[in-house]
Amino acid sequence: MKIKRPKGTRDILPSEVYKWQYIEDVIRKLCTINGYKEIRTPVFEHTELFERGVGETTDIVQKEMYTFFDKGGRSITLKPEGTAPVVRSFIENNIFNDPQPTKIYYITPCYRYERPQAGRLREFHQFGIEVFGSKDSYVDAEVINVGMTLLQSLGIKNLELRINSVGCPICRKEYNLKLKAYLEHKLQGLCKFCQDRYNTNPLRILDCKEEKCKRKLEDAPFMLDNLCDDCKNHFERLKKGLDIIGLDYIVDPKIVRGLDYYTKTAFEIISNDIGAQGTVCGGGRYDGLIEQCGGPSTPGIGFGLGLERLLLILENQGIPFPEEEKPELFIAAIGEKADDKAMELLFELRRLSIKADKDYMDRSLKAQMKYADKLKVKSVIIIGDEEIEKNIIKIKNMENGEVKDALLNDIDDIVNKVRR
RNA sequence: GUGGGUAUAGCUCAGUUGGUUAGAGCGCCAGAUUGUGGCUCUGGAGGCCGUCGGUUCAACUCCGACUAUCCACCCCA
Repeated sequence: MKIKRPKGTRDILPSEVYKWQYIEDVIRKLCTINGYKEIRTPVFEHTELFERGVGETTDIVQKEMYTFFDKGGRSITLKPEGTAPVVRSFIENNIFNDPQPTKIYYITPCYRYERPQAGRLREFHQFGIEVFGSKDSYVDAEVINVGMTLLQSLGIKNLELRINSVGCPICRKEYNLKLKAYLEHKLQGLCKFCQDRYNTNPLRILDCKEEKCKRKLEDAPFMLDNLCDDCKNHFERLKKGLDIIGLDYIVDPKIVRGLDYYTKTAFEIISNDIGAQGTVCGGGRYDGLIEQCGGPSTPGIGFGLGLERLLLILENQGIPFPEEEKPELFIAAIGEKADDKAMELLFELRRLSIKADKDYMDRSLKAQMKYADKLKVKSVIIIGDEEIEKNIIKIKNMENGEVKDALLNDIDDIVNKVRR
């Protein structure tokens, strides 16, 4: 039996890796401009981190984690999301003692045990940013802008930014009671999932796509209309911040995030060009998370952005990638003596940072030329017995077919003619 | 975890109502007179037709199971 890749994983092949490198490059530059530094945390953590950080009641923790015991009997989990590990590191390394706020980004693989489908894998890659230490909602606006700017600067169209506030523990508690009271006598008409949600997480009922649930909820109270003064002011200032930046947004009172730690701001960036999983970027504020993970009481906000989904949109919208870097030179040799010379010249040129290659397949000159053509090199150097006798080489310009001679030992002249 | 679709060369796919040596395009390799790519032409390599079982004189073709994959639900990046 041939060994195949595990379900829900993908190889990023040499022929397509330039796309990833391009996107990563854009991300790094964007983060630097916005004042974010990269952090790299382990791919696995103690299971407890996610249980406490992400929340025991979430789907992620309940059924989607890759958890195992290592040889020392420790319960280990492959990271299912990026925020909790960054929070752990922030606390563990006392980064809260540095000047605040702390602005961090990461690009990391994540692991969730789910049935794969369009835009959903078991191993996927997330770009995320986090800001710790400031409760100013202008920071929320900045964070949202980083996500939007990334997508827009790559040329993506038809994006929808939806924002909401999920309140704080104080006003949410009151609101939950209010919502449950509203739903109490409509419970029978809801789908069976929502009947469960009524007890576990009533907020999520608002998010249900079931028609009958939507109808029942037409005049349900929204969290957004029941915020405490603090949360309300925070949300108003967020909108002002977005207006100043010039970002269009839709206030969507039904946005609910699946992770327990969110407070106040919740947002999603949605595209219709992915398939059923429209969210390419999702995040929000989590003012209680750091304390909950054992750190000092510190506000925070961040997002996760799915890179596979990003690639999907790019492809589905037909957005071209910058061209891949090509080798510039191929050295074709005829015969053994010439091959030695080619080897010598190849490495001499590489030392001068010329992207060059030669034949290692014992091909005929014609086949070497064909191969060079496929590599899309700009020039081919040809060395044979005739050339060695005269101490020269031939340099062929692959774009116009012109052939020039150069002295074999005049490396400067060779470089000039190769580079043109 | 639930539901549906698909499974034939490296890739994208044909394959007639079950019937003899299973095809195409692309890709790969080699040639088209003597040391030169792209275009064209010719030839070649490469498939236990996903796996196992069943029906049949006969299965790539029909049936079943399994596996893989895709899509959708739940949920999320």
